[in-house]
Amino acid sequence: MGNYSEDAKVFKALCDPKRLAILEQLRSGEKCACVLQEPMDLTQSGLSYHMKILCDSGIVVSRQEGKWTHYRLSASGGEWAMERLRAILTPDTEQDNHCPSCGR
Amino acid sequence: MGNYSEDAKVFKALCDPKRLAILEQLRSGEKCACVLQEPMDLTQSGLSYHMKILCDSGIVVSRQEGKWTHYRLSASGGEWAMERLRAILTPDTEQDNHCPSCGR
DNA sequence: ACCTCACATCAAAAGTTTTTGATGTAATTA
DNA sequence: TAATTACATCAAAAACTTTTGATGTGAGGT
Repeated sequence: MGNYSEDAKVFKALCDPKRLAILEQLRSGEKCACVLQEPMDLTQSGLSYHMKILCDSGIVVSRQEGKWTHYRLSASGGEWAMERLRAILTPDTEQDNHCPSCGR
Repeated sequence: MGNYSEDAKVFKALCDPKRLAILEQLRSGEKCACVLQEPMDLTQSGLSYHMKILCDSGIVVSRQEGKWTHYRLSASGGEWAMERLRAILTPDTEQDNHCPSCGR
């Protein structure tokens, strides 16, 4: 059995309703931390905590501009997450209940 | 902002390494609880706990046969999870930093 | 009818994540 | 240079998840 902790890290980033609401905000483009925080029921340090989890998972990237931090969705991070999900949930037809000699 | 708790439920099912290892076992076809438990570091009630989370999320379905419970990946549950992930991680180009009149 | 097997459920304990409020830091602004 | 702004980090508390061991349930077997 493989290294599921790396996959678990990506899905962990996705399994909190507040982080999903942050991702929803980022779908419409790059936002700085203060803009992301405003509509949410989160303190400043609470937002920072969630942004770190999103960035560590690879699905969000950040960019500094002066004293602002801007966050945006990572296209490659998203593609990787989708590929991992597909791999995990797709049956492995190679060995799926078939007789090894006749294939039925 | 929408109902992220339903989406969070699916990703919560995916964010535990033991549940990912269970899903890996199910990729090769339907298995009963005792078969799933054997290669894993899990008690009987521990496996039962995780199977309930996987079934509640919709990505696994169960089938009773006498005293055995058989589990398998749900094709429709998996497709729904992939579609939700795609929706969450795909930028919304409709309102993505473009001028509403000229589109640039 | 009684026993066993396969699993579900429960409650308490252990472990983990999230929130909170305080403090730290680096980049502006006055 | 001092104050302020925009965040990150930290430690403790609160909330949640997972594990554990005991008990419950329903299907077979004897």
